[in-house]
Amino acid sequence: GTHHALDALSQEGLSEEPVQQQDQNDAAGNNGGGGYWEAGQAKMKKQQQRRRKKPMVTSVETDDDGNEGEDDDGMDTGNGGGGLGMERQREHPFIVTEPGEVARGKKNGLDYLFHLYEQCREFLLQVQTIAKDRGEKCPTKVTNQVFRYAKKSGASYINKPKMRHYVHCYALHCLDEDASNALRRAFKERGENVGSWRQACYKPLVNIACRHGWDIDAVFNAHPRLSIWYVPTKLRQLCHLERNNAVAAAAALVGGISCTGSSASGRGGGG
Amino acid sequence: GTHHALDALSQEGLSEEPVQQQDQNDAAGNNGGGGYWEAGQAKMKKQQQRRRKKPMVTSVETDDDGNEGEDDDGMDTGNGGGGLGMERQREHPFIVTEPGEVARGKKNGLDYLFHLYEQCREFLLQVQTIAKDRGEKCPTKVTNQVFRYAKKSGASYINKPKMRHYVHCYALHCLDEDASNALRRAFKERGENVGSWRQACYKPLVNIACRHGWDIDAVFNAHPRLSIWYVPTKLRQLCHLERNNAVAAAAALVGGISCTGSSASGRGGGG
DNA sequence: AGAAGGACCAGTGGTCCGTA
DNA sequence: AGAAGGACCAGTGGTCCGTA
Repeated sequence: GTHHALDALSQEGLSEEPVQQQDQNDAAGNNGGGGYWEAGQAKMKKQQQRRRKKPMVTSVETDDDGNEGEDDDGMDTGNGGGGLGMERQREHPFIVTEPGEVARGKKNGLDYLFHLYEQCREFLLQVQTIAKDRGEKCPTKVTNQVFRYAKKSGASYINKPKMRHYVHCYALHCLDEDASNALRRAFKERGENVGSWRQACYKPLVNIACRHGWDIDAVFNAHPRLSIWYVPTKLRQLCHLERNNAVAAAAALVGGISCTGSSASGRGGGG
Repeated sequence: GTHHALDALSQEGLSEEPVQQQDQNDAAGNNGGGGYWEAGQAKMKKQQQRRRKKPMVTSVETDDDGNEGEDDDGMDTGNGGGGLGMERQREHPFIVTEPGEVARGKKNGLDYLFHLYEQCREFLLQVQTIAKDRGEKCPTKVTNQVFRYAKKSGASYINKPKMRHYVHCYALHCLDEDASNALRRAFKERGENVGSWRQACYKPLVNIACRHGWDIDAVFNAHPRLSIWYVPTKLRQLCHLERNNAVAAAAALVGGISCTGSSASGRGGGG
């Protein structure tokens, strides 16, 4: 297509270039610029740089340097093409990949998805350090402030809707990596899309919650890398529904509560 | 004054009446209706009931029962006079009282102030119970939701600006009751007003923070009744400033850091 | 002047839906 | 159709300032 030329140039083009934009040491983790993915596999060193996109100033705003909006043209030096008439850029969509597998074509894999969560954590840690140093209140979760900081730090490929969308998938990865890996392999083999893999991540999490007295907040909070993420509404609701089911089933059977299905015995000493 | 007649009627009048509005057992703590103050001292059993005040409907709203606004007249049965033309009611202002002392006249004492914080805690506990039961996210702090719940439960004398205003006073009361009591006695004796007593509560808290490595959040969180309150901005700022002073002084003296003034030694082993 | 609190405001958590 | 994310929205934390 004609109007995707710049897209191809800035993304596919970049994806084949050797790393040359960023200091390797710095990139690895500190500023979250995606160093991990540039360092490793060939196909991976790509698209999280450049995604400039004009700020779309809605009213008179002042940026951190005290400049007013409506400039930015001419600022886009170097690769990827200047801002004028540049197409809206997006991240490549995710596909279901096995652990360690590199997504081919204009796709991103699930290792990369999970890596974004680690990057967010690093951004949070930085925000916390700054807040403590200034004596300001210190976020314990990945908040809007952290997303803003990530963007400001150049990680424009990180955004709130995306991260919130896949939180529970990352949760499963944290809490039961084997189960997570098995699920990925199964869904890849079946040729399922990302959406159905994502849906399938809920159930094993509900089972984990069951084993912890249905307290999904406690499950999240007990894990150091997961505790910084808000429990997704839908996961919370599923746990609640399943608890009610289990309680009802237990009452009906005058038996225990299982953590593998939605009824039968196991917990509560089988009165 | 003529237009304070209803005020006097509903407040002073009520303050002398025997309890007759509320179930005693229920009032004591469960619904937060001020049972403690009605049960105890004579002058205390007063003004936290009635403060009806028409809702001042700003647009078409629907309440919990599905009714639209602009009724409420005729609902005000019993004491205090009907809603029509009723003056805006406020709580009596606080005065500095000693521990155990009852405020006289149209005043409230500091024991009553601190009791309001305990009531808020009870309302929070109820909100938490409801949230857990419903599988909704569960507040850990006294949030807007809790204030709304308190109001809905009839505790119209509890409001956010007031509670936030005196949080640090309550904090001192929790963390060092002896120091808090001494301060109250001193300020009462000197005839200071509530504002200056309130100001004076900051300093001992800053010293406590100092003894805990200037982490005022940790100090709040370590105390079960205090942990549910947000650290007030000004207290946080004072701790930060004083830490900076202490660090600067320590650097200058190549000595330790004190917790009793704003310089000199004590912490850090006096190199 | 001193104080209580309605009401406002900037920035939040949450996610929909116009976009690609 | 499947998916990424700008942008909106209801309700938050915070507290000012018109009120008594």
